[in-house]
Amino acid sequence: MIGCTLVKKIGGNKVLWGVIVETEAYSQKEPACHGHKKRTPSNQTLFGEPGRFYIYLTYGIYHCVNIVTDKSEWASGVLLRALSMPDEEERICSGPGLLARKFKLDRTYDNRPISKKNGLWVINKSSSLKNQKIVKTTRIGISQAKDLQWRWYLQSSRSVSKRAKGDQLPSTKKSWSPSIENSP
DNA sequence: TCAATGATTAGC
DNA sequence: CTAATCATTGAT
Repeated sequence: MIGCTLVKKIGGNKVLWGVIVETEAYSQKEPACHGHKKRTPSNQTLFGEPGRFYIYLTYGIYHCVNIVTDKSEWASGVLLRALSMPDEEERICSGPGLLARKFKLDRTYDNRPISKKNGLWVINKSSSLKNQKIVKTTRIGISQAKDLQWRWYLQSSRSVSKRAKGDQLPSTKKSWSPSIENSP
C-alpha cells in the first residue's frame, strides 16, 4: 500500500488526498490483531470482505483506519499509520490517530468498500516511488507479538510517525513528498 | 513517564 | 456489575 494515494471527497468537487508512507499489517494468527480472539460486533468488519475500510475508536480519543485484506472469514488488515500531504501539510498525518482526524474518518465509515462512489477511495500510484527505499521494522504501540517486523515505511519521507532505531533522515538529503504524479 | 478519554472485554 | 485493557498522542 505504500505509495498509494488515499482520497476523500469533501463537498461538491473538492477532494482531500495524501500518499500512504507508513503501514502495519495485522493477522488473526497473531495476538496483536483485533480479530485474534473472536468475532464481535466491533471487529466484524475485519472478518468481512477484503477491500473495505475497518475503522475503530482507540483510547477513547482517536480513530484508526485500516484496509481489510486477504479473504472473508479471516481477520486481517493493514493499518494506515501516516500520510504525506502536498505542500504545507507536512507531518499533519504522522500517526494513525492524526490521519483519521485530518480526514474526519470515524465509525460511520467502517465497513465501507473502497470506492469513489462512497467518497473514500485509494489509487495505486506506487510507481512514483521507483528507486525509493522501504524500511521494514517492528510495529508500534502493541503489547503482544512485538517481535514481528510488520511495519513498513518510506525511508525518505519526513511524514513517517516514528523511525526505526538507527534510521535518521539526514538533514542534507531531500525528503520525498507528493507531486502532481500522486494526485487523484 | 503519564494523563486524557471512552469503547470493549474479562471476570465474577 | 466492575476493573483492566487498548493497533494513541502530546507534554514533561
